[in-house]
Amino acid sequence: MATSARGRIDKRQAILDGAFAVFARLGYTQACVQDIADEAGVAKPTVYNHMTDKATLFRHAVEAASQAALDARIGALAPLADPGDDLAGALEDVAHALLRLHTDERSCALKRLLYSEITRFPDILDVVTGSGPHHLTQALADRLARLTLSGRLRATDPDLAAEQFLALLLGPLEARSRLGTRQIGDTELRDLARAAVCTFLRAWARDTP
Amino acid sequence: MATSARGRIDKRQAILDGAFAVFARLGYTQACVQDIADEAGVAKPTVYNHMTDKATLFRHAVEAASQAALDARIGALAPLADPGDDLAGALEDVAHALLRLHTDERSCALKRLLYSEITRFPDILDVVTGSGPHHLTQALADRLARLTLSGRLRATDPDLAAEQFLALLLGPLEARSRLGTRQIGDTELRDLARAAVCTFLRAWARDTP
DNA sequence: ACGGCATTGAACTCATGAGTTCAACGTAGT
DNA sequence: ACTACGTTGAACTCATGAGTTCAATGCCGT
Repeated sequence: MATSARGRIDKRQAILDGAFAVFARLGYTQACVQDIADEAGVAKPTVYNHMTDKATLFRHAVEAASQAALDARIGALAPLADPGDDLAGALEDVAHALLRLHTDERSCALKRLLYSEITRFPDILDVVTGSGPHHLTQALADRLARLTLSGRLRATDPDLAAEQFLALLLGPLEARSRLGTRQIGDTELRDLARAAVCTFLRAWARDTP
Repeated sequence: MATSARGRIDKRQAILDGAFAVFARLGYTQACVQDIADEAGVAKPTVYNHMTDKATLFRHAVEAASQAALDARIGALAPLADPGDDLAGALEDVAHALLRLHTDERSCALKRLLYSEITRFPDILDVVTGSGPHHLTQALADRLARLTLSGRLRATDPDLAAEQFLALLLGPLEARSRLGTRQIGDTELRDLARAAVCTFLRAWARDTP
């Protein structure tokens, strides 16, 4: 029974993975369940054996993908816990990591899916638990608050600081990546990270007394 | 014949308007040509009399809508031509105007359409002539270059300044408007404009000698 | 009054895809 | 060996929507 249950679980996971891959490639309406079944290496009735609907299949696939993306992004903030004496360097590394995470294939596809199906699935943003920058902003604000307390940043609202840091960092991506269509080279990402951190620190570093 | 041609033109315009309205409401695949014909107050064969395809209908509708949006946004930069002695005030007014233009119903719907159909119509960004922030960035960079020459801003790359100004201003919109789903109150927009301009000037105002 | 042209509504063809059914199959537990 | 259950492929139903056809109806210039 262990292997049988394991077998079921594996199929379920394969279905979710295949579903996200196909949805990401074709969008919700264009993707047909048969494609998803093929991608998952499974028969169509098996898909309906695990998920009642194409709609719930979509929900679960998107939920899993965005949870993974959010975890990775929050994980990338780790270096800010103990930035050493090179604050600018630590910020740049984090910024660069965030840029890479925001420009990879899956993230871009996920963003496209969210934008295009947000009207058909108005609740999908809740399912994603505010995985749009929201929870990331909170996590970053926590880190920046520590930096404020230790006198490295100006003593004003860390929530605003986090929001503006992410805006400076991610805002330019939309135009540069052509809405996520074009991949951006790593050196260009480095430059973007440097420019964002430079401007951020110019505005938010502790005033020299 | 003048009125007859006028009549045709009116129908064509009505079709384009109706098409954008329905596409904005339902998305490309969900929108059916009969809906568009009804919205435009026209029969279905009339639609095909003006546009060969549902696809070209979509292209033309989106092109018209985004050209209008771009014109309005560039027009909103006008106060920067002669900002008087209150630079922060002028920037704030422009920022507020841009925020209103970026959060209205049509703009949000347009952005959703671009994101969702960019894979089906990869050329649509060219049709839109880079109407994603790109041309707006250029126009703003021109204004900021003038301000740099007159000594109001730091003497560094005005293109970067424009990109970061727009990032600071528009970046927070994504999370706050829930991908364009929720309307943002005018006082919140004022606050966003003020915060963006404040941080921008802190980083980009001419260094006090 | 007449002829040309766009428009109209209704009915039609055709393709696509969601979701179901079912008989045959494989495999694990007893 | 026997049973129970998930899986499989194929065939099926049913709804939807793109694009077309056509006869009938205006409307405009001459």
